[in-house]
Amino acid sequence: MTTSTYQEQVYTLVKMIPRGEVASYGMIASLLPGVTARMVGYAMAASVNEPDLPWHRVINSQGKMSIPGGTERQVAKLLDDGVSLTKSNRVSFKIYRWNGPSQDWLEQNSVEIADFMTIKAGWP
DNA sequence: CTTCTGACGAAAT
DNA sequence: CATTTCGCCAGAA
Repeated sequence: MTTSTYQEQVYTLVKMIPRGEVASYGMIASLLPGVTARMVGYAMAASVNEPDLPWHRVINSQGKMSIPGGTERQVAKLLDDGVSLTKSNRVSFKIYRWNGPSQDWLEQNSVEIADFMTIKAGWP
């Protein structure tokens, strides 16, 4: 749908990230035309009112966390999800990277499989 | 109305 | 590895 704000679309995708997996701001943005990674960050910053939103599963492309005021809470939540960190306190996308949204989401958003594969190929 | 300021990212330097 | 540039939203002052 195109009637919802980009923030709602961001939340919809983030809620699809399963326990034990992580996505980057850029990954979410690449699935939403017109939305940049920075905008995804803005959306997350304003997500305090969004219930059931696994915000901790969204990290930057370097596998690090960008939360101001400390990353302790996020790290704890990730560990609880079963996601372990690297020596340098980073999350390995190679191991925990999200595989993308559901088939339903792709169809509802008119995203062809071929295009999705291309987008996915550019992910960390 | 204008200005400032962030949960980003890729490329260039 | 550290900086800089640019893309260009939303809320506060």
